[in-house]
Amino acid sequence: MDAAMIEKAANALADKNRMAILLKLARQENCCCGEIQDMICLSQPTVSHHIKILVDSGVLISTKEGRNVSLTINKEMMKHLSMFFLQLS
Amino acid sequence: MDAAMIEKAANALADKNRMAILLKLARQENCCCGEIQDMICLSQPTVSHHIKILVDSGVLISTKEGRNVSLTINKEMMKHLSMFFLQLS
DNA sequence: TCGATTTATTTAAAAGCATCGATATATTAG
DNA sequence: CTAATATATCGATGCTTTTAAATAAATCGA
Repeated sequence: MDAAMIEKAANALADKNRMAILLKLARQENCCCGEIQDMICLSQPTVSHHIKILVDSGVLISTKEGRNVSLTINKEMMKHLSMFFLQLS
Repeated sequence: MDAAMIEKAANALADKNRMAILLKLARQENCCCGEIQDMICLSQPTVSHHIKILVDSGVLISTKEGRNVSLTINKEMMKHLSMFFLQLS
């Protein structure tokens, strides 16, 4: 886990809406994009854009299920992030 | 430690130059702004700006020492960040 | 006091990002 | 096949961030 990956994950979480998506998935292990959109007061393309950033950064994992996309937190990434900050504390 | 504080810290680390500053302070416990500037290929005002973001977010602690400003990592913040991600893993 | 050093602030330009409407693609139901 | 549903992509717009030059403020040494 190098600093560039941490930086990219940090960037993904440096937004109130993306943080809200992460926290929703913390409460509810599996969500599809539609459920996330129902929670956030943003247009569908904007939600899709935020989800893409979270997935591309490795914070979330997406798996296509029929016409839905299922999203989960990437727990490995959470472990890496936790370790990174632990080492600085 | 609420999500807004995590988000703010994440924002502070979502930049390659600011990440480099954090990593320098991880290697060298105390730096003044000038030492950081010597390391980064940016103008003095830009470095000052990045340091301000890091301090305002709580990632770094600054203490004035004569004409210098001494910077250190805020280890309490690092612990909070570590715990936050641990709980998501 | 005066000049040098260190850091901060102001201002402005350029680059990047969030957002949405329109549209495209993919999948399922009928 | 067609219509409906779910998600992604494109293009444009306004807002924010990064950056640097100029300048200011604070502190120190001589």
